[in-house]
Amino acid sequence: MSEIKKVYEPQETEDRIYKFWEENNFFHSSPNPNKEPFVIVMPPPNITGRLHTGHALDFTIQDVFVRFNRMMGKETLWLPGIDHAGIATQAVVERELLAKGINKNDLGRDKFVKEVWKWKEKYGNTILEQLKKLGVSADWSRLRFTLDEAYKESVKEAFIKYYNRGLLYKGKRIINWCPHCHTAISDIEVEYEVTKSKLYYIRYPFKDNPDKGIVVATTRPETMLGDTAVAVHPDDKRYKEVIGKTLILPLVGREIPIIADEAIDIEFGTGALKVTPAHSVDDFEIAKRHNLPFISVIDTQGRMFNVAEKYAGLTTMQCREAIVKDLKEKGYLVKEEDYENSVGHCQRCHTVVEPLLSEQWFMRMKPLADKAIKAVENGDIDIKPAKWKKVYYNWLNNIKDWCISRQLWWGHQIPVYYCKDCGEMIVSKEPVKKCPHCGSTNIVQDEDVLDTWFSSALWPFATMGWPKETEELKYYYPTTLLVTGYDILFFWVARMIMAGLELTGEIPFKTVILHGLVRDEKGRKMSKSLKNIIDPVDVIKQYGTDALRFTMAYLDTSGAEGVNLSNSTLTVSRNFVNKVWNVSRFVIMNIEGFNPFNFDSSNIHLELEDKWFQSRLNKVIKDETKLLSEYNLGEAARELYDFVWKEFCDWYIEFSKVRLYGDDQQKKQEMQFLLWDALNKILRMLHPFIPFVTEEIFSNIPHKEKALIISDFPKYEGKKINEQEEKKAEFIFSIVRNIRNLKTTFDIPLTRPVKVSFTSTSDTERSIIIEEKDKIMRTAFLSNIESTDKAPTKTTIKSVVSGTTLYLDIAGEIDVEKEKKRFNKKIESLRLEREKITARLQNESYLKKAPSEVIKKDRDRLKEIESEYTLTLQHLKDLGE
RNA sequence: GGGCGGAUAGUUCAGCGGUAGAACGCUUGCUUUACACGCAAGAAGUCAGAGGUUCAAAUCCUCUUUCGCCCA
Repeated sequence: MSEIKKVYEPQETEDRIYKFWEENNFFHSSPNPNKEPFVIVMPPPNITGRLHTGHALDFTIQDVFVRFNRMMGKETLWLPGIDHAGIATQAVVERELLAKGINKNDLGRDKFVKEVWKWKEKYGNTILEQLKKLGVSADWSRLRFTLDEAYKESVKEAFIKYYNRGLLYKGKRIINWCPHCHTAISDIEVEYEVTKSKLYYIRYPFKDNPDKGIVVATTRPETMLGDTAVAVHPDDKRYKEVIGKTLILPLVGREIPIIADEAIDIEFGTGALKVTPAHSVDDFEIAKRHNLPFISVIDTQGRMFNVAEKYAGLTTMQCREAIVKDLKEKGYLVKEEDYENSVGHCQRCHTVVEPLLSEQWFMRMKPLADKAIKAVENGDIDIKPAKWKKVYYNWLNNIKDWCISRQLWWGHQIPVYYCKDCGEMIVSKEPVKKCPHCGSTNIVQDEDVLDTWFSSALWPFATMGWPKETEELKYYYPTTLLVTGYDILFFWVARMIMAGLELTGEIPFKTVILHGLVRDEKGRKMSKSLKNIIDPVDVIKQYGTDALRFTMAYLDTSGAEGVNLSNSTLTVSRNFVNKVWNVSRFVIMNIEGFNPFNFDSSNIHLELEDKWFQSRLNKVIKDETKLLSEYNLGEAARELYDFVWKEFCDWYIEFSKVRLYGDDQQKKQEMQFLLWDALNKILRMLHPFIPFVTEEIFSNIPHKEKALIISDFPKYEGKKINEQEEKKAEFIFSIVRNIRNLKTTFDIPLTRPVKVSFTSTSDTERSIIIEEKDKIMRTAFLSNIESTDKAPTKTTIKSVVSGTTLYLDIAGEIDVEKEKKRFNKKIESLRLEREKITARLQNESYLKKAPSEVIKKDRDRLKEIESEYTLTLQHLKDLGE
């Protein structure tokens, strides 16, 4: 097997292994009533998407749990899919067509949509191919798309069900309008940013006394063209007398009333608010209460209309300048001052959002939200980390109706039809040809499409065929786990819960894991301007997929807001993968020709390190099973890393060399079996994290299963736990470490063989050392280690471990002062520790209240300290004080 | 303004009631026939500050300082 390379080369392995898994259908699942299902529906990436580090984190987490549960014998389905991503996709195709000189509007709706489908066929699978590079073991045969024919049916069904239950309505409301995307967007698609602006104080004169008036303060003077009132607080003493009076709107000349409303903030500006009902949510509410007229002055392009000619057609910003200039000239502008306020931007294109009065479809959220809150409160759904529950409650408790219609062509067209003759509105799953009211055939479908999130809210069940009662829906639904970023808790998670409860009557998933964002090594968000973006495709090329995955898992913590990815952390993982590769290479080389399946392992003679290792191994198996079952990914990865490197490689493998390279053939074979068995179990535990390298190694060691991916996760064997043997082994490790330390301290090269003799106050310690002589000699590089009754006086340096004193035989003279210093240092630290423990053990309430195992631990440690202390003190005296 | 979270070794972070941990970096020494993507030894911390609860506090509670994020 010498052809196995010294350094693991992922790029030669990964594609081949992935193909092997895929061709053998290992990812496939079908309903199996004899098994417990484990189900994840994949958060569908956008068809316009390219793999970024956020995906790498999200899909790594999912894949680890999927692989773990598959190996735990669950019927594991990971259902993959992609999202049509309305605005994003339409924008991409629009731009592409425009580059070719084609305008979307010239093309017309049908042809444009066909172009988008063409684009989708060409580029829509890019991200799916990238996911395969990540090792994603999803059931690709069940790939879904949010615009599949069946999915369209589900969306229509949902719309009609909601409508019939009174949860949908069409109405004229102030909505957030993106002048760039040219569509309405929902409240949560608006991102607020603190912006430096100006606060303008404008005097609105009284009709009956034009020299006097009321001063209003506004950041948006251009909207005054649509003002229909000025409002003050009824308790505001300054304005008590003028309520009910009429003002003349400057520059416009319109008569507007002064009204009183409780909603006015007395502290803001002058306490008098100009009311623009068609361009502000708050003003809209005030206007409704006071029956004010609604005058729209900004159109869907973000330009002024329905205003005096000199302003018509200007953008809002141009108009603002013009208005301010005119107000100044006419003496209405009292003052302007610098001001900071929050300005809403479109989440997708970052254009400033314009609040407009517009007729849209809305969904009533309150009744749905109440149920969704309960589902988490009563524990039906668990959200991890738990802190997100509070955020979830907070949002749902203050929820507002959801604007679901979008002025786009790409998406689910709203299943509502209008009779152009009698105005009848028909909500229907099937296309309507004839008006049921007047019989006219002059029927048009609602032109708008639904918010993409409306359709993705149905994802956990629509992908399984809902509303049809499919076998899949019955077996796999509700799903087990959902893994996604906290940034779409409101957009997606909460809405899935609401949709699931309302439409299927069941929770869509039992557990939600919300992970953070991937950040750079300093914890900063990755952004183009900081030039700190890491491309996972590059990472895979440079470090290998397993290294990327392990990094994501290793750095995942429940408390933090994300994962800090850097070359340094990736290198650590790459080195770990290589360590696994090399220790496996060692085992493979040393079990060549050995067949564990023909070997009778029932009467195997276990030595101390075997018992220690198996005890540790089984503890780790137990921990891993628990941690992964509880979705504690980071802790699971960290424990495996430490165990494999520090215990398996550094100690067990080193000790195994005594038997492997020894003359005793029986012992050698036993060691071969034990190593094969250990590696086998370790590979299984590692596989969910680093699937490629482990599968590759697995194929190179004797095995019965067809592949590691479908093998069983190791089973915990409680009878292998042995605390005493662990302690004994730890004692040997201490002896070895002590001798190595002595060598380093006295400038003796580690590998130079020296002779060690020892005395011990403990018979147990003495016999352990004698028994484990060969291993100590090999790992501490000794020519001999033997028990003695009398301490040698010359040419030796001493060290104390527990009740044992080691004498290292060196040729030259001993530096007595150096020795004294060393012993004094040791005595000092022992004394400090002894004082601490003694104080505790003298405290009565400690003895009364602390658990017995804690007290026992203290007593054991104290005994050890006493012994080391006495011996060290004696040695110090021997040096002549 | 409301809410959530962080402050632990030089750096990035684990730990979240029972003796302060890892990685990187640093110091010293190593071709020990698995691995220099390695091995061995080591230095390095009033666990932000102040109170409190407890036999026992990085860990729980309160306040302060400070840095993030979300919502309005």
